[in-house]
Amino acid sequence: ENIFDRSRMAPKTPIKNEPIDLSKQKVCTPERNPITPVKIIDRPQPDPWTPTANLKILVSAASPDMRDREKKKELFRPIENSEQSDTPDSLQYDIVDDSTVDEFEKQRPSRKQKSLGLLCQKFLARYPNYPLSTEKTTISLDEVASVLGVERRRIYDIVNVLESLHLVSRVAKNQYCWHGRHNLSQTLKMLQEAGELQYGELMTSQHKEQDLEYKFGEQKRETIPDSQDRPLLDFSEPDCSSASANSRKDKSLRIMSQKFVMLFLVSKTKIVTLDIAAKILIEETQDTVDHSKFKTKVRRLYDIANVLTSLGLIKKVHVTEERGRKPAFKWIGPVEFPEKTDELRGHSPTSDPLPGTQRGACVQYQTSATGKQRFTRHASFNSAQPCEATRRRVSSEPNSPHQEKQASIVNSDENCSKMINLAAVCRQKIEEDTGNKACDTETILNSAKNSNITLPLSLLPVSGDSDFCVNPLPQAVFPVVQADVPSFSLPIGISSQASHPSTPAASKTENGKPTLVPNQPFLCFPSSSLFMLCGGLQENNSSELLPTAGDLGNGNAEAQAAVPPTVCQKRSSHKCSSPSAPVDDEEPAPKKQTLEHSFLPLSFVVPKEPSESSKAESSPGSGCSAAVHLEMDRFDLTSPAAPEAANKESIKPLDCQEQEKPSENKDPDEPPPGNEHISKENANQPFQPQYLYVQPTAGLSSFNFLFSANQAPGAISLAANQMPSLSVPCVMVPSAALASFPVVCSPSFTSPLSPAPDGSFSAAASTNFSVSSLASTTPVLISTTAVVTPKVSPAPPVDPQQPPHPALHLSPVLTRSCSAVKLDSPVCMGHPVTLLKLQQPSSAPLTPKSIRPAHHEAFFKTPGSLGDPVAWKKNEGNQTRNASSVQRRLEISSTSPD
DNA sequence: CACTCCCGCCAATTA
DNA sequence: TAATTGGCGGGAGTG
Repeated sequence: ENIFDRSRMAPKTPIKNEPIDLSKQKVCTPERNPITPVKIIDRPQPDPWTPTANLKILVSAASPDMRDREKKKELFRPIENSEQSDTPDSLQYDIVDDSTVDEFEKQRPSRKQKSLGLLCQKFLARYPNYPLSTEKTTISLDEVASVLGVERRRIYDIVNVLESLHLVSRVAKNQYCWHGRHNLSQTLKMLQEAGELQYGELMTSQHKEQDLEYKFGEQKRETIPDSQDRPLLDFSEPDCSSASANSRKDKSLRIMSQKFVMLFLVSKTKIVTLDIAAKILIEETQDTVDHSKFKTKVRRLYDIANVLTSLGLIKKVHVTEERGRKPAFKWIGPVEFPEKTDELRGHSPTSDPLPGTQRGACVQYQTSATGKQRFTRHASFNSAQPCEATRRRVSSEPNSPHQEKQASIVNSDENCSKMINLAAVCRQKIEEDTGNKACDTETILNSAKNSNITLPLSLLPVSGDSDFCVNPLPQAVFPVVQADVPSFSLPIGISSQASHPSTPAASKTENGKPTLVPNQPFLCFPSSSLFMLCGGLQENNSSELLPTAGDLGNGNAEAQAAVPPTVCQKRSSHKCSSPSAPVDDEEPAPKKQTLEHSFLPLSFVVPKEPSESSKAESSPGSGCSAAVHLEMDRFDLTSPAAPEAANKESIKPLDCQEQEKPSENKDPDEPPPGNEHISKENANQPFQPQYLYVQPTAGLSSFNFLFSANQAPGAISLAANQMPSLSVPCVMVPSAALASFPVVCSPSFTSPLSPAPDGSFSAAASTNFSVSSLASTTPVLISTTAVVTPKVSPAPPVDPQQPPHPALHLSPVLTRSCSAVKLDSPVCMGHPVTLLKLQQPSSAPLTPKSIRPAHHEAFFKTPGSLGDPVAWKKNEGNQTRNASSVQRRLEISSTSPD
């Protein structure tokens, strides 16, 4: 990532390798020449010999293979050169690290060194992410190929994918124009819209969604068959629109790339397994899909995925399903697209700092619907046929040998059929498994379930989270665990913290889960608004708190597992089943506590009313957390660019908080940044939950945030201090209300959540809350809208890390959080707060600060996001979504309680 | 052995 | 017709 940044930042372009340059120059210069210049020439010249080159040569001599092709040699050289000379950068660096390659080995470039992903990074390093509008950067394929030392064919692979995202455009033969990421958000937005149309519809209505999912699931399962049906669609090839043709182009890597991206954008979980993607993308649809075809598709997807990974839009993860692990990719790019991506850089106020963005996010959904065609040529997606098409594909694939895929899908199906069932299943699993994985997976599932509805795509289980974490990237850090537990939204962050096993996990875990909770964590909100607490990290810290809570919290790491499990297990079923978490409601206290413990993470408190405020969303308290996340997301969106976020994340894997911080937002309040780390570090320590407290006044009219930094406390202090343990990282208070509200955070709450919380947490918290402000419901948590589902999404961790993009939609976040919350405590259920609303509505002005929140959100989101996302999408699909989802949740919540 | 995915043949397109 | 694009899938590298 660093590298990327660098490259971006840096000089615009090229430059790069000296040696290369030389050679290039020739080529390069041609900028205009449309024609290709000469590959030949280039090749021949291998001039730039570097020391390494010599080695290589020797090596090559040694190996016949090498010898054979001069080309290769040449290629290599360049590469090497580039590596060495150039930027050794990170890219290589990274690579190197990974492989550890090294020097020696250079000789024979390992396969990794020749990977498309690496190649793509090198390619991207040559151009500025955000080139000045004025200058047009032309790309000569030949030049690039020679510089990078690869065959042109490979460059096509990269360029085609980049072209699908409009990062480049073809101007002439051998000539491409580099646009950079300026339009990336727009492109993604369009894709999202298109994706919703095609795939999304499914989601649109819940029912539909379910159905769709259902279908998907079936399809997947079946695999097979025929495909029969298929009526659907074809959208697959939009372009084709013309369809006609189709010829080759239809199958084009470009289209596949766009569709692949769409799947991510539509997916609630933001995770797409290769097999599912392959099935869906098999345009043909026809069933046929032979196995071979499937394999081919997968190969292509790997190619695309490598490029997207280099762009920082997705990352490799593994989804654990019943069957086992499946390779999958998680979207880490921006989820929402404000109008412009640029935001990152600077939005002008106009854009609305936060609100706007956030809002934008929210809005997006709506918008999405509208747009479509943007894609232009390549993009042409068929809008039509969305659902069906998807299904077909799925079905079509049928053959699918890979049942696994199906399996995952299956889950989804189930979900579709009934989330509840799924939930139940999950729970069961969870319980059974209790084990970590299980938990994770389940969680994921749950989330998925929840989300399921939304998209089939989302199918992927979260479980992978851990895997996610795995990612080399920073993300890995936290997320991992947490992710799993989406439910815990908070946890996520926490979990990450937790992850530190070292931490007192024990303490957290079991101990006193409750303890902490009780004490601290509270938030009082005045009316309306919601608060979010994120705590993540701290859990560890919380340990203190924890004792009660601590257990949980700390445990996080383990916790995460634990948590989920706990939560999941216990509640999971409950939760899972309905997003609403009614279950929780049922047993409020105890369960909650328990759950909470498990959770750990964050809790949100929402005022009772909030929902109202929130409006539709509000409904379910569950949403609270989710809501928060959402907000966060929004913020994220606003400010950060995905990439950035990513970076940040990477950098700090920390928790959400950290992430948040990075984000701009952090309002002043955020002081904590450091804290965050600390918190983590401290895990044990009491903590500091990072909080941000945003004063209402501050501008965020709508929100108040507390961030981990303990500091927040001030405001919050009440609780916070007490809460010490709380991990709550953040509290967000949306709505205007906030202003009015005092927020109280209890640090603990996270912890509380998790563990035992209930009592402690929930109880305490809830109580507090309830008492304090919320009385109404108890519920501590509020979820915003969607939250509903949220429940669980495990993903969280990831998100956090990646805050940037992760952003899922609010929904996801919310959901998660919500879910988490809900899960945790019944309390949550209580009100659904809608974060979103808060923000939006009240918000008057969001300030930049809000942005931060976003980060926070991200955190939260992550966890929850998975599940939610779907919901969101759905929602999005229709504006209704808000309402609907919200409503649902509300209903659920209400019901559930019932 | 499964997962990745490099490599490059060769067909479709384009100039 | 030659060159450019790019689908495709064998099979090798990696773990």
